[in-house]
Amino acid sequence: MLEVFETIGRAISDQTRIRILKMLQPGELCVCQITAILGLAPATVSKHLSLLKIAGLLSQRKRGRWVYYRLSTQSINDYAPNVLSMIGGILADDKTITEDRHRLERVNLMSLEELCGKGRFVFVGEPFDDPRKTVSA
Amino acid sequence: MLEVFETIGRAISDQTRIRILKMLQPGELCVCQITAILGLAPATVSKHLSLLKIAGLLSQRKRGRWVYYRLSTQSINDYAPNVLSMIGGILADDKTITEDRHRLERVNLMSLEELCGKGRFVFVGEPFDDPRKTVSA
DNA sequence: TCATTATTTCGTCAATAGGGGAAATGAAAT
DNA sequence: ATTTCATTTCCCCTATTGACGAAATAATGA
Repeated sequence: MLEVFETIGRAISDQTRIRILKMLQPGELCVCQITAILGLAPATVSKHLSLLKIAGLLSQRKRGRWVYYRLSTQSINDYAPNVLSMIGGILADDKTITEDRHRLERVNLMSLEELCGKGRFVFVGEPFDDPRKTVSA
Repeated sequence: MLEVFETIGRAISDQTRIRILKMLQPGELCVCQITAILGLAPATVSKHLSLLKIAGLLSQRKRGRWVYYRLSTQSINDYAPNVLSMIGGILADDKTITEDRHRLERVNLMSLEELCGKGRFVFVGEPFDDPRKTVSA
């Protein structure tokens, strides 16, 4: 039990993973959408998602070529619901979280084909400037 | 804000620190009492306590030669109370936590002079057997 | 069947964290 | 003032973590 709660503590002990939990609040997203919002390598994002899933905070759904993650409703452990509801009620006015929300809005306007296809999409300029643009690698 | 919450996540992402939070639920303890219950080196315990204090989960009180730590009532940040109340309500029947509580009962029967004085006190045998006995180093 | 492609796994690297011993600190008592 | 001693700080060691590129998976589409 202590180990289980420690796993949850580990899961929320990283800014990137908290950002993921917050951006999934409105609803599920596929990995490439989350990757675009975070501006990190797919491998890195996948690892974070895996940790959150192991902690019982996220659940997974495969649809076509894409894998969707969402906040887990019925969790595999007793602590996850408490943690999720707590996180759900905070950080709404944090700078990074609001920026993520704006990027999420833009992501939602794009089809998965144009977002995930032909190279990795990253928001050019604010707030992280990445050498990769919208063009393919 | 995100950094602050990350700090709290970090603080509760370690079994030892969760044990400390749980053993402080009944009331304050001095460092040597906590050290005796955990069976770890004073330097290690001090570092854990420092992290918990920085996270706003613990507060400090110096009395004589001893330093007492307690769960912080009015915290320096908004998230600590939520986290503390959550942790307060869980893990009561965890094996390690109940063992700690039994050791706490024994610690409470001893004066600080006999507990902290003459070498480091460690509970011999169950559940961790440490080469050091009650005798001095 | 074979090519495409979103995601995951693997291997590697630098940075961080937990553990403890030894020395420093600071407060009380002689 | 000096000694005592609980606690903290400093350093070192090992283990873990976060990040990435490259290779492996898996599932669709031609």
